[in-house]
Amino acid sequence: MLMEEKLVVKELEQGKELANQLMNSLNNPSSSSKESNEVLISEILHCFENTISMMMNRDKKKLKRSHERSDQSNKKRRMLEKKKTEKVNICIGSGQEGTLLDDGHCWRKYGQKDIHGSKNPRGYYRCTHKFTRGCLAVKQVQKSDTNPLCYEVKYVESHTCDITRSATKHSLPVSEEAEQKLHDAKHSDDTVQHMKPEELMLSIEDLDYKKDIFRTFSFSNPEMDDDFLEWKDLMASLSPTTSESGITNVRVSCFANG
DNA sequence: TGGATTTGACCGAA
DNA sequence: TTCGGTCAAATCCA
Repeated sequence: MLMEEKLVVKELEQGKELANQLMNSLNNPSSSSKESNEVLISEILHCFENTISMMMNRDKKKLKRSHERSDQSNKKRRMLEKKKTEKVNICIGSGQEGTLLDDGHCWRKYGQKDIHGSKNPRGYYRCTHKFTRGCLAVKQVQKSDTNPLCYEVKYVESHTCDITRSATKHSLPVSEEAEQKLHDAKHSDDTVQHMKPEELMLSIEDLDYKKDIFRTFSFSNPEMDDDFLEWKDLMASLSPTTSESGITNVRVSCFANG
């Protein structure tokens, strides 16, 4: 099964789980509120939207790939094709660009370059465990010229270290939880809602890593609003300069573009 | 003080 | 020769 297909299955499973929660809530009206049911319905609809977007994007990529084969003049692309790469776009809703792109792995910045024809420099990151575990994972992060809230991220090679941030000394489980809560609060984010589906992408690795977190959080939690406010306070207190401090409004679920 | 980031230099591909 | 990618010394920061 392809990674994209796995994502679709995951999304559908999530929708099924949410539907079950909604059914339980409806069977026990005394233990649930109208608001929590609305949240569940909203999440279920979002699961379907994501699934449709994934399938649509998959078809687009097939067309794109066939077109790329005939374009022999693109040196840049040819260089990247030498390695196993995966390109994703990530959009954020606030300006804390330094905190985004936390995909659960530990990255260390090793360079930055001004790219010819691009307004914004490209940052080069390698896995923290490159030398200790020989992990060859590398990613390139560049702010989109057209949309300052969007970042183009290229993943080159995949992690072989099998170590996520939660397993390191910089473990920030609270941040991950907060990140997930942000995911839950996505419908309140007007900025992201206005983005095109193509812009709302996240890496497959990222979703694989988050799947457990996603399932452990209860959407019907009546205290969600309070938690979300706490989370916002937490994010506001995080340093924007560290790559491991969590993600801002990367709420989007999504599909890989690789 | 050790780890992370910055940034100019260097290298290879086209 | 140009440009993208990487290296490594300098610097920053908790």
